[in-house]
Amino acid sequence: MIRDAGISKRDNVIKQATRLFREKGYASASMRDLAKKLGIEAASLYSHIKSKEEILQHICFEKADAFNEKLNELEEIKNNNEKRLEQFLIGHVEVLLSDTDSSAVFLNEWKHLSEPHYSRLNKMKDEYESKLIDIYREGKVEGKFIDLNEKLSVLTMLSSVNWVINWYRPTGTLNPHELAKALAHRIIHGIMTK
Amino acid sequence: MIRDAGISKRDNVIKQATRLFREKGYASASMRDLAKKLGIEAASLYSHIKSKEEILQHICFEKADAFNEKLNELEEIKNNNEKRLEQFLIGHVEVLLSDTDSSAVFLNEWKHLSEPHYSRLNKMKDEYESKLIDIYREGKVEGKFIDLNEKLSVLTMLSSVNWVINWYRPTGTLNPHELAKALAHRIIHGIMTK
DNA sequence: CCTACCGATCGGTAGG
DNA sequence: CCTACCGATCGGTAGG
Repeated sequence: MIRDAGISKRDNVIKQATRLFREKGYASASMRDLAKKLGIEAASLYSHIKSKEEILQHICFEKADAFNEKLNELEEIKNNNEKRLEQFLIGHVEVLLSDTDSSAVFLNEWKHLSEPHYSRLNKMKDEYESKLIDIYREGKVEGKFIDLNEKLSVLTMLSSVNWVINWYRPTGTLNPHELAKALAHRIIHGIMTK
Repeated sequence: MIRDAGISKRDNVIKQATRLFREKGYASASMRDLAKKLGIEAASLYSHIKSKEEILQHICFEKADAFNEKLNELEEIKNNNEKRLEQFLIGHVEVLLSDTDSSAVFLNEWKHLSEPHYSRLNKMKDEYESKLIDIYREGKVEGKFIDLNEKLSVLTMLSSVNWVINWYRPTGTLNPHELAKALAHRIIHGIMTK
């Protein structure tokens, strides 16, 4: 049985499910696959969890909560929306990198949630993105950012940073915070030397 | 029966399948769903196509070919890698926008291909990205681009532009070429006014 | 956590 | 393009 020390059986089921959902996709991952990973029979899973979708719900809402918490930790910076944007992006990347498996499932599999969970998460995502859109809009008013549709700009930025989960390895030379800073700088200032 | 004028029955099956795969994901989309969309019985699909995966293969390789063709149309520009990068990104976005349904399936569902198709497409993707990586590397040598890992830079750029398929609507004010230009400019020069 | 099993649904075939 | 159907697999339950 694959089992990490210090976490409950239920937590371990969820952890292995997260890896499996990431690898095969939620719809293609079967409860029998998951059971095999854990060295038990499929039926035995149901003493730890209520359903396959309950696992997906747990992963998605835990991650959504983590993004919101990071948001609340941001210091209020007045009249410097470049700095505010940078701080936001850095926090976002830090949450992404804290667990790339759950981040990947959150980003790619959440559409498989049933109602009312789907709509609830959709609303949470909208509210999160709105915070970033506000920053961009205020930065434009401030004369800092170029004139682009705020929503499209912000979502393009997010899709750019979200991609980091596909190549980040904890063994690399940059730690998550340094990497987050480098990514945010590149989005804001582009890639030209001058 | 939903049927566009001027295309064969097989083409129509593939077209509706593309929309369905995009909406529900390849694994979650059933052949019975597809048949219902077309107003026929599931068994009747098999007089037009050999298997569900054959449809996915068709979508993915047709799209991969389109990206490669656009690549071959690029004019050779010497000693101006900023321009070369811009041209590459513009062409890429134009192919994406030529059919956002097939682009979405290509980008998100290709991992469901079986061997040897999976490996073949993977190789095509690698070769395509290598062309872009070369441009970035040469731009660095030229002193134009800032010093970043070429592969990571390029893949972050692509994930940023790939996201355009999620919000582009043909009814908008910008045509595909204009939109592609605006996106490429933003990636290269960032969002700051000065 | 197991054995035994359920109804539903899957991709696909035979034969017309 | 249909009816009729197949074996495989799915998520999940009963009862211990």
